[in-house]
Amino acid sequence: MNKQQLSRITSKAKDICARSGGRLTEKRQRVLEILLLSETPLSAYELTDVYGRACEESMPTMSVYRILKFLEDEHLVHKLNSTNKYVACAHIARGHAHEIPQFLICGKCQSAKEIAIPTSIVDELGKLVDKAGYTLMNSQLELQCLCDQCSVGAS
Amino acid sequence: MNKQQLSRITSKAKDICARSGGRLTEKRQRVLEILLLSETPLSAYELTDVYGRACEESMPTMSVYRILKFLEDEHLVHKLNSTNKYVACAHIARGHAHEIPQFLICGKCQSAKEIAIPTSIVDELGKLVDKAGYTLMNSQLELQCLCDQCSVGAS
DNA sequence: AATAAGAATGATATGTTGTATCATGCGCCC
DNA sequence: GGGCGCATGATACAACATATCATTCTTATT
Repeated sequence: MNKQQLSRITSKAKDICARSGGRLTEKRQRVLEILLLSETPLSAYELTDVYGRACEESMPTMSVYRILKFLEDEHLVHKLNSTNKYVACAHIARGHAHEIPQFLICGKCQSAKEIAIPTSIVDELGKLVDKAGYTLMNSQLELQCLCDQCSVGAS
Repeated sequence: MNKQQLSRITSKAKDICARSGGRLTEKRQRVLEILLLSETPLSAYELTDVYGRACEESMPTMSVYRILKFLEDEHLVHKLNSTNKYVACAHIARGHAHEIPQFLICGKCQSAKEIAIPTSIVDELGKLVDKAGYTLMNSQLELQCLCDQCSVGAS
């Protein structure tokens, strides 16, 4: 991702925050940028480290958690529950449809890809859930995978 | 679950362990029984508490973790990654097919139901994952739901 | 510009989940 | 019954997360 793309996304992110009455402060923006530029999802503590090195000033982890919560509430960041790490939303720039995100997580290089799962599959899951006497509330899937890069070398 | 069902399951569990060269010791069996009888998934620390109260003797949490690892390796217990809690496998008694488990987790009462997801859906997911340049390794789904009990009272 | 209200951040403490490591106990086999 | 290996205990600590009170920064209003 180049600087222009980055600034386009953060500008869009500012709009999104403004619309909901929030403010994308400089620190919040920096945290978001770190996640946007990161190859892999980061834990709150990893983010704290990266922030400290990138910004030449440290931030208490507590603040990182607060900022992550803010960014999650704005749908700019997602939390991967299976790994306790955070990723920037892949859809900030375009439309940002607030769909429920789904993730493919490579078990080897830890990369995570946010994908769209067809409504048909989600609907099928929903029906299945109904039959079991439950109601589907949130279908954020986190699928443990291998990415093609990592598959190549593996046996 | 009555005593007879419980002893049938633990007996089967003993067989399963024996076949792989392991032993379902008394402590391991007690941990498994606690999970079998629990209405909801339990964290390792909750298990430690319940064990202490139920067995009139305490167990270090470290041992609980070790025992959970053993039981997971034997496919007698599953870990819910989204909540960091553990449940007894629902299929110990019958056949115990080593399918990948899927779970419906009630966000209100925390109950978890282990269900079978049709191969067709898993296959569709697999194809989708392939298209995204990944290979599906483990399709344990944990779907956030409301159970019917909890739906009734809710608005 | 002064100021007050509220939002954002810092500082500190603590709770929860999980792993590492070395010591001890216990069962089994010869 | 002596030794070997598996199971468990004890202790320490790492990683993830929240609670709470203090301080600083923004912004609206005068």
